[in-house]
Amino acid sequence: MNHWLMKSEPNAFSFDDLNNSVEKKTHWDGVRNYQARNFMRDRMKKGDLVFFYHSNTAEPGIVGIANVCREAYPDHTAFDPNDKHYDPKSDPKNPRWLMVDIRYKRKLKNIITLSELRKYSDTQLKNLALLRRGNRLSITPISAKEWLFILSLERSKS
DNA sequence: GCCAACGTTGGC
DNA sequence: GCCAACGTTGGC
Repeated sequence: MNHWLMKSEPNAFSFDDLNNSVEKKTHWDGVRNYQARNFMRDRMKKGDLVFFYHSNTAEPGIVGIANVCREAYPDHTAFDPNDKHYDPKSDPKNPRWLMVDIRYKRKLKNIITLSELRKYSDTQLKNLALLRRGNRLSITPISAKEWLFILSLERSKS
């Protein structure tokens, strides 16, 4: 099983929005980056665990846990000229963009902020993709060790 | 294939 | 709102 971190701007779609969604799940549409798409296409499996990260907000950080409940399939918003993420180069017969479905699992007891994660950027989290300079990928892999370490921060907040 | 211009991301 | 970092586009 793989682990992931997925970013969302809470103004657009927050973890609470996921919790309030029908069946507590959503399709992760709008990814228009090849590296992120390839992660979904090649490596994201049903049951994979996901840290849900709030970006572009006053206190960026990990707020909850979700899991992948449907593996990659065509992102239909790429075919819709009225959609913000419309891409005329995505042919419905050979879709360029894909999405997965994720389902709400649980909210963390406290947000694990970006600044808290940064405290370990030279030690336990030195390979965390999220912390790499200039990282903008909306979907990044997390190793099993990193996952467990980050989870251990949930209760140890001083 | 190079690279300047441009648009987007996202922390601050 | 600012701006650094990055991916994409398109002229050549």
